Amino acid sequence: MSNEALHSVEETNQDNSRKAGRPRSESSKRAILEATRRLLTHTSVQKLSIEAIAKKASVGKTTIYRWWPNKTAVIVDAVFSQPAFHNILPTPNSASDGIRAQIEKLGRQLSGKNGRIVAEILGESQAEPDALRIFIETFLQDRYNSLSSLLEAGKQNGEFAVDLDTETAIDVILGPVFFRLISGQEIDDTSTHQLTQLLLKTLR
Amino acid sequence: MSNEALHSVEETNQDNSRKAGRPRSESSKRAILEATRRLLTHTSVQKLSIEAIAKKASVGKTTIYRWWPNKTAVIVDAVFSQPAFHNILPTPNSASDGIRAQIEKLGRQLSGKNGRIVAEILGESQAEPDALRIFIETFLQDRYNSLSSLLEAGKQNGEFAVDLDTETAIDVILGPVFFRLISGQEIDDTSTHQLTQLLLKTLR
Amino acid sequence: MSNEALHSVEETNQDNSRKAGRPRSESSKRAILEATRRLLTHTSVQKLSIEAIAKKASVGKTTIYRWWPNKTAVIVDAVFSQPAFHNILPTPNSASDGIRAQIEKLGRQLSGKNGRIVAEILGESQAEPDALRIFIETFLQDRYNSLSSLLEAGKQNGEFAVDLDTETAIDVILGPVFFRLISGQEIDDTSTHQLTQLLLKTLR
Amino acid sequence: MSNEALHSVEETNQDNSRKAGRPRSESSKRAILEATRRLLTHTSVQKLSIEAIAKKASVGKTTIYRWWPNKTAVIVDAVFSQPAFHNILPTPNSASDGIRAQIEKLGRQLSGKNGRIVAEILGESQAEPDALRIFIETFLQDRYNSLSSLLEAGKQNGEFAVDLDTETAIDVILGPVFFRLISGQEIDDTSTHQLTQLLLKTLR
DNA sequence: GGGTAACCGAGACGGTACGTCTAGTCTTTAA
DNA sequence: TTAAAGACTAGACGTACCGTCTCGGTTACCC
Repeated sequence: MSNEALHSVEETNQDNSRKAGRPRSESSKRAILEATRRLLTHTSVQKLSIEAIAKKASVGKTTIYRWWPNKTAVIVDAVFSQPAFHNILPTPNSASDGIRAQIEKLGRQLSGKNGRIVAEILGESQAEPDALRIFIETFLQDRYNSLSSLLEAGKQNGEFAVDLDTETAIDVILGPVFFRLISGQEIDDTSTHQLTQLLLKTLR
Repeated sequence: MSNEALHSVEETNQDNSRKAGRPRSESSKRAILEATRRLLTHTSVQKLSIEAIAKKASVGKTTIYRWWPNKTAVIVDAVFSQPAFHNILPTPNSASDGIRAQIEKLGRQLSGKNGRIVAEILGESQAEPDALRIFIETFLQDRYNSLSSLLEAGKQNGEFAVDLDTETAIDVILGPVFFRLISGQEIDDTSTHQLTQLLLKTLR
Repeated sequence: MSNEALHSVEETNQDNSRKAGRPRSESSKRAILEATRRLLTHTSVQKLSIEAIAKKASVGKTTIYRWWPNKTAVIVDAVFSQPAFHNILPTPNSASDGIRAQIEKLGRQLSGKNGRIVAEILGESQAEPDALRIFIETFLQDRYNSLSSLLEAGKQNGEFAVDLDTETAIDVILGPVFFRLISGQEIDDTSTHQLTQLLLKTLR
Repeated sequence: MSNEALHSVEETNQDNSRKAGRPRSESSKRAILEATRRLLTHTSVQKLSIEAIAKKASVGKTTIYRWWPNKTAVIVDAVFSQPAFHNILPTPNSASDGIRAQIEKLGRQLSGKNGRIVAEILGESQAEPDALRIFIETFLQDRYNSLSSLLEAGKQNGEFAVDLDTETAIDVILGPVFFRLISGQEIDDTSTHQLTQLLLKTLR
């Protein structure tokens, strides 16, 4: 899934009809996202200002407002378009293995500096439904869908209990990781490992 | 535990020596907390401003800053001092029962309007370590400690596996509820019930 | 004198050699001037924007900038090309009559809505020498020259004092009218009449 | 007349009851007016921005907006509070002398750099009735009243015609000077002298 | 009648300034 | 000493225009 595509206005170049007017500057777009990423290494999501991004990217504020509805959208775009956040995993040997891999990958993505940024994005989104929607579509949906498939497969091949409620199971898998994230607890290999241990026992 | 006491500077009037000068106005304090609660019914935590509180409470901004370090502290104080957020539960028949009660109570507290406010406070806290600390001390610690006791008791009396890691178990219990909260999913009796069903099976 | 000709770039069709390329669109030109006039009935000169004109006239901004150097030039063009601002007067019986007619005509032109617009143009011109030059060439020069001729004629035929300084006299004739205009005093028949009364006595 | 007093909010310290709250900072006020004067030596009235004043004066924009309704008000305050613009003249020997002195003083005040600034203020005021009112009250009214008194005195002692219309006469006296100002003509001793010559003849 | 040149509309671009808002601090009088 | 009132510096917000630019397309001429 291409994260970048989701919420910045995207011309579906299916139709070869070019619109009138000067076309969008790709270099400006890149400069904005790059500036955002750089600023995020020194500043929190909430303290990051559109003005600072515009200045750093040598871009007019209007150019940012033209293509993104709000600050959070820019940041989500900038952060989740990075390869580190792509959700690509090898085909697993079993449903359990798949889920284990999924949790471990998520744990690694949400550890350290990057985790802090995601937490701040998620925090910022709590007061802005639009931002939350963007966050979900861009980041969460993918993990959710993967887990859903794995759980269904596991139920079918006997790895997991047949009467397992998929939605609840996903909450139980993703919940603890995000809970550690937002409650300021460390997310490391140890905690992730212990979590998978306990969870896989549960699902059976 | 008296939430209100934790972080607003509180004179322990144990010593009957009255300090010189005008004493702290209890009516101002009440007015501030009440104004905050009222404003929160119409405004999100992030959009609520100290200025608005001061105006509504007919109080100088300085008075607020004198007694609370920041906006989040005021809000935490105002919200969690309400009886609905107190964590008082009857002594349970068993560890499992206690955990079930704990989850169900939390689910009720985090549903609806109140849940939204807690989510916004938690969101706001992601960028401010001080605020997060206050939130944890005032709201989370209590639940954490209760669960910890229950789990230990359960492990001792054979209800739960002896090798159960308490910290991980707490993450698995609280995580899903908070995950539903911050990801915008409904928290209702059904979801809470299904969660307890799955969890209690796990812990054994 | 055709006002419109003065400052919008005008090909002196002396040479009948037509240049290559698409010729200037007369319909766009008309649309721009008409839109400007219409907008001026609702908006002040200073608040009128090139963008608004372009939008109203369904014209690209570039087209305006191609043919006029700045906003004031467009407005001067739009306003003073109207017949009401042409300076055509019947041949007078005497120099005094000519001057009286000139003042009265000017008074009528600078009264009411039109007067307000001229005042705003003149105001806008105070900070832009180019705009002032255009205003003078398009509107003022004509009146100045007419008065100059009349005064010289009057001095020759004995109506006015021979030692009358023409430049000063013109200042004394035009000054009061413009002073009333820019100081927000009404310009009506009464005030104009009283002015001519006083002035014609002066010049003798 | 103290120009400065007219339109910046002024506490009439008649009543010795001081209001609660931090009082207006006189040093900020001085810094704002001084910064405005300095900036005006390099920039035109129209290009001068509130932001530039605030920056130069090390003052919050809000402080400016709190005490002056708009840019023009600040500038009028800054410019006309200077001693050079005070309208203090020695008691004249005659009405004619008084008028001559008045015109010559005005001529000197409106010549050179200062004249340019006044012209720009007057220009700016053409689109803003409030600004025009302030300009009149602060600068024009005084001259108007002086001339009015002188003319009435002159009519009574026989220097001027009894049937002279005072309002019209003032227009004829002030008009030419302002006309030269706004039409970009030099105002110097020669032109002022020739004007008085002609005018004083008229009024008789 | 194809090439070329200047025009056209549309609209994105980097910028500047606006006037408003809030933060957190400071300074006064009143209690 | 604390309270209320409210002014202070600072700086971000989102909007409006500026004057320039870059497109695809149009409309004349000239060879």
